[in-house]
Amino acid sequence: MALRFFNTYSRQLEEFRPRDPAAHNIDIYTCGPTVYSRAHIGNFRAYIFEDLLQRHLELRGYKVHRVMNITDVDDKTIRGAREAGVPLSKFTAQFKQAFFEDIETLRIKRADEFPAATDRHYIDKMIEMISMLIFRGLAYQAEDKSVYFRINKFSDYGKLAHFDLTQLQSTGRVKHDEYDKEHIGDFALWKAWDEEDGNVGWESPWGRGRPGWHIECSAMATALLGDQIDIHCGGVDNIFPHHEAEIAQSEGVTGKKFVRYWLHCAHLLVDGQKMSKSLGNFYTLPDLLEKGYSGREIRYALMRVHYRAPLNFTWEGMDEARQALARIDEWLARLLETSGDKIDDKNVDIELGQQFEEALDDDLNISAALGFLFESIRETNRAMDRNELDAASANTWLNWWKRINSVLDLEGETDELPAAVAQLADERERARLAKKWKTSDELRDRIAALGWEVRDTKDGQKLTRRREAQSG
RNA sequence: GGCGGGGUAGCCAAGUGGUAAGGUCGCGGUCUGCAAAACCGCUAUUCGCGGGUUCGAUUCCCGCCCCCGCCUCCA
Repeated sequence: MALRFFNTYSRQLEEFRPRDPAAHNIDIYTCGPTVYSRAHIGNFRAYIFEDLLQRHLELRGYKVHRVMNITDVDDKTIRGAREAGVPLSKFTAQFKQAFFEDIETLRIKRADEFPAATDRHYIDKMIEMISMLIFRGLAYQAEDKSVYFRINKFSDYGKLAHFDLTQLQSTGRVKHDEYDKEHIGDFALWKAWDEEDGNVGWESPWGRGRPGWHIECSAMATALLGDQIDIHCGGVDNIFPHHEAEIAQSEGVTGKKFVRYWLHCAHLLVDGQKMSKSLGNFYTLPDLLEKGYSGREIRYALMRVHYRAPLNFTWEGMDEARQALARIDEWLARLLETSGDKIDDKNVDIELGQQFEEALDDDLNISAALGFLFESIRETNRAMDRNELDAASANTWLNWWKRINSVLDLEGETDELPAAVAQLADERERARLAKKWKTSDELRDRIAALGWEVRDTKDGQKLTRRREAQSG
């Protein structure tokens, strides 16, 4: 089956045809974080979706060039820096660093570039684009000295969000400078400096100011990826106005179709509502790590639901993720044992497990893919229970796992057995040989208290690391 | 009001014009000194509601209800 994705622009599943099918090179632009505070796990749901997308495309033989921007100047970063009494760059640096720590914890592949909005190179590019938009009559400087995009001059404006501009209603979330703008929907390309900006600002043909939010993505995307890009992703809340504005700005300058496929991720909900900073109903990665969950458990929990369906965050869901991963871990450990530890990565059966990859071809249907994985786990476990799986077959399954794990990246870390646990296990071994069951059980409890589970098998004790949540 | 997404078992969730994958939880069993893991069995006569088309609808069509989001800060 061919790769296909749901394109927000057409609101349809479309077969994926990159700009340059022969070269197998794909450009992806993804909207990154605004570094005014630590990102929450709702933000990371989107980044994990993008990670899954990139990894699956790579599995399918594409070379992906991905850019993720860092918004390090806007109202919130300026306010944060002012309140903290530190320079803007110092204020944002801490959250940039936290962001990179978090994506590493979640095993999200790093983009090839992380351009920052305040980079002089991109400020120049933004000024250049705005000048061109003014030259073409698509933008104007208003009384307040800010430069706005003239949406009535761009006939496609509203096509991505499928909005009728005459129907736009103010939600009152943002204050409008209605007296300065020609149309309430005109958005800022360049914001004139005001007192609250302090020493943040850049000189421009329109006076001192700073870029509007939308223009940074147009500038960085075209600067790094060219006038046309294959895939552009983000959360559904970016569809309007952000991505709509990006189309207007980019196409207004280049005259070429900006993006071939727009992919948007649904929200992470908590108690049935969107997780967001403004509602205060959010968790950060350190919040969950403190509760005893690992990065890969969080990765699984955020990845296991199709990206276009809303995902409700619950502690029950976290525990489900933990148990599902433990099942995978046990399976892998058993396969490794059955294969006789003789890993031969040449023994790849490409027919094996096709369903997994075909499910992902279908608009990243991760639930169906995981369903197939777990069915395979049950079948191979059953075969191993009956001693019907030979070493070569076990090896083949391991190689298959290696392949799909290049997409999932869910393999467990192997924890070193602490000396204290090993000693208790030795004691227990002796107690068991003497059939001192009570002592044996007490030692099992003590080992469990140290975070390890002990199981008795035909080949003796097996010790497995077991994390316990600190209770939700 | 406009534009989207969602409603399938206790919870999460896939799916198809032919009678419901998978995960998790719970119960029973095999195994075990007891456990654990694994496996086996049970757990939705039914897919938000009401009509229609059809031999047959959870799937297609029409109408309605509920939840969530966007409508110029937002992943």
